[in-house]
Amino acid sequence: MAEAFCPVYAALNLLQEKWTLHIIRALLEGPKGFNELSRAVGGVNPATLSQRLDQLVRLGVVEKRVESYMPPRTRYSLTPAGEELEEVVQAIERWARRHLKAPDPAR
Amino acid sequence: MAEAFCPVYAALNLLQEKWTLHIIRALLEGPKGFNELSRAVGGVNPATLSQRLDQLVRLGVVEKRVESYMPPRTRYSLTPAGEELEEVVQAIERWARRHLKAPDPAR
DNA sequence: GGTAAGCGCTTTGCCCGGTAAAGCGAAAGG
DNA sequence: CCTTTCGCTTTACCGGGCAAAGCGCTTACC
Repeated sequence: MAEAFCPVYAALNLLQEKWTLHIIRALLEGPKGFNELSRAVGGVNPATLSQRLDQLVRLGVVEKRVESYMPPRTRYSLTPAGEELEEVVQAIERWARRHLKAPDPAR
Repeated sequence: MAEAFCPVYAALNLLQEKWTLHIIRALLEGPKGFNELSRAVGGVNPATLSQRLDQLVRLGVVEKRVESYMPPRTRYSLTPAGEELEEVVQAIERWARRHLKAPDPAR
């Protein structure tokens, strides 16, 4: 018998996936296209981005809308559930501004 | 010329490192020894755990106290800065309980 | 006295997930 | 024309997280 499913554990696992938090933060600014999102996140590679987006769509956090195939135009936006992650991102932002300084370049 | 250091970007990078959030959550329950922490986190391998802890100590989020060498006894605890991450973890917990259900086992 | 278990890790391979780079088919702008 | 942009996919690579074993030592049990 499997051990009980813990939503918190699952959430931590989701949010610790590389780039997930960055993607959500970027989408909190508003819907974006694929490359636009990629630029907003900064440094993510398209394969990973597309994989993460699929995952987030499956989980109901992100919504993908294809507006036209040719020329390609796609919009990624947060679902209501995704929007609610703003609290999390804001908590991180507050903490970061209080506690993270530029790292000593001399190492 | 380097682009400006963004504390929020840095925080997201820190918190998306595998196991970091789990470690912090476990330490919010109180100080723990290495193996105790490992068990609380669940599934992390000791090499990774030790590396993450080093990192968190360097960043001033976690404090390591060696109480005795033999028998070995070490305590890891959150610094005040680390404690303040409770807001983040709580935001995640709230979100998780609202939005994450057990995944459909039939796929 | 033997021996098993616990402590806090480190070391040793291995393997998979994230990586850079290239590309594609169509449209739009210089 | 030629480049750029769009939204990706494909390919091949490399490093980080992985399981497993081990170490030096103490404590607990039989």
